[in-house]
Amino acid sequence: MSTVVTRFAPSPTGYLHVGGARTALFNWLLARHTGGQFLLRIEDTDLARSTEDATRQLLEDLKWLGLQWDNAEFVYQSKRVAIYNKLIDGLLDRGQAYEAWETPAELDAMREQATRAKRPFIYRRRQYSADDMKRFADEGRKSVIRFIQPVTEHRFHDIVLGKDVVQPPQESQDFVIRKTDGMPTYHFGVVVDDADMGITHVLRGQEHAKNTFNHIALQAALGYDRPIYAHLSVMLSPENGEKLSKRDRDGRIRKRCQEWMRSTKTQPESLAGSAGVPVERLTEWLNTPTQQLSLEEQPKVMKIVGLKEADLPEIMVHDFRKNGYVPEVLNNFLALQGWSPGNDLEQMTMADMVEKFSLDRINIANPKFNREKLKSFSTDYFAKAAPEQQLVAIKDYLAANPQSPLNRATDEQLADVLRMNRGYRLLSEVDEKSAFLLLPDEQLQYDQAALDKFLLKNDRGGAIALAGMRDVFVGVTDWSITGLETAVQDHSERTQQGLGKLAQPVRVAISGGAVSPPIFDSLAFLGKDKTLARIDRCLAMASSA
RNA sequence: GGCCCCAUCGUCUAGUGGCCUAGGACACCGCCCUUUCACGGCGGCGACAUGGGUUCAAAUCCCAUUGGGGUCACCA
Repeated sequence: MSTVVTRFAPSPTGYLHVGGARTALFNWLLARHTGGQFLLRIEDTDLARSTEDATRQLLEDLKWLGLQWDNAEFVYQSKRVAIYNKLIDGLLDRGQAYEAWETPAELDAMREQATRAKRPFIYRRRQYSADDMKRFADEGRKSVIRFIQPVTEHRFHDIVLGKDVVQPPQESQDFVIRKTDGMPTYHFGVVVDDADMGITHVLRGQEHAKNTFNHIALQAALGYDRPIYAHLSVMLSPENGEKLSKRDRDGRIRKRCQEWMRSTKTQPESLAGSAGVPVERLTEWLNTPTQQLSLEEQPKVMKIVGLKEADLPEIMVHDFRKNGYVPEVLNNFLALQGWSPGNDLEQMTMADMVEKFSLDRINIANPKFNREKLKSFSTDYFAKAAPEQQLVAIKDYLAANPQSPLNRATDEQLADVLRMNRGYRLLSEVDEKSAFLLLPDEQLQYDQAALDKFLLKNDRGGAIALAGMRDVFVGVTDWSITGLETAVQDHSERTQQGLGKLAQPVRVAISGGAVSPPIFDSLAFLGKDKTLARIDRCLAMASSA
């Protein structure tokens, strides 16, 4: 058998979607497993939506995942228009394609009519009278080119399904291959480029299954070989059981808003007011699941209802990076969405996956994307990762999160932070828990609930304990984890106070909240001066409260 | 709605006619560990969608029903 050549062919309209990432991964895995080639092609024939920025982001995401492509000069469809046109001229000459003149509005009307008559809309060649043609010319209409799909049965073998998929003759339809703007449609570009690039295996989502009938008809007309087709399952959202989509994030915000308004008995008007979004806009959005908040509106609303970026379901590869996942983990998890190596094996390195990958172990049922399990893979990964590996990971995380105070840390400090956080699940968790260590004292924010609970409650019992701890700290000469531990243990035994009662007020004083890495590690990291300064500031706040 | 695809614990899955009183992982529930949040340890709950066939034998094969998903663009 000749060499396997696979490809990933995204359209550059934004960051890489996890669904796309999985498709890319499967293609990459197949190529690597067989010692074949994995090629990249940019499908930028939609001039209105494709941007250079998006292409850049896409490539960055792909590189981050480690899915290196083998064609140094990857293909841009927009640069191949002349090639497509020449082939389209050939089809025209041979009577396998023709010009069609309907406007989008006319087509819509035809579709609507078909729907009303409860029959499927099938476009077949129509005759235009001389009058029609004159009118089109007067109106300055532009034509599209449609391909004549032979009215016969179309059939292809799907290697994942393990069977033939058939389209009956009556469903044949003359589809557009060149748009009015002169660009080829997806169908045409794919077929020509796959052939030119020598693609042997097409692994793509099941949403493309029906397109395949168009593609094989075109291949026949153009005299191309047919690649092997494998249609992958569709990854479903746990939110609504439908195709994983960017919209899920918006849906989560809407759901949270509704809960929030119910529990706080807030009216949409006042939510709109505090968020700074027009009332009509907000209410309309609340009542219309198909509507989405803009990127500017989202954070405003989220802030009011207490949602963080990290609380939103990750959809784009970039989201996973920002939230502190490592590419190996994402890849591992994605591979298991629709594929299994068997033998109860789950956690694998990239090399393991390359070795085990095979088409006949691909599953066809649609999996729901289970983030909890992904998170647990992440936990296991970090637990086993060497310190140097973790350091590399957190630096990558910080590059994607420039606002994190941890960016001020030296490598040694980062290593220390990682060490004291052992058992963490995501890098974002390390960030959240440890940011206070790198924050200037005056930028530290105190959480009111934590102050109430651990300092003020029970006649300021916590504040009193904290004052006692301050005295202990003043006397500590060996400001190390063990030195601090010894001193505090002593104090605890002498004063008959449990460590819990002593540690929590200190934690609040130095971190601003009730959660931090282990207390002695944190204190040792901060140093004596900062510790005392923060305790003093906290004590002052407590006494004035 | 037409067409296409699918169907094992809540979720991801192992299982390819007898090894299955169905295995693993995540989640969940107990208990333990513990200065917070986590991590960890031990134990537990939990599935072959339903109905018909085929067969000595069915989670595994066939059919129907039900349920889910996809798709019906000058977007890819």
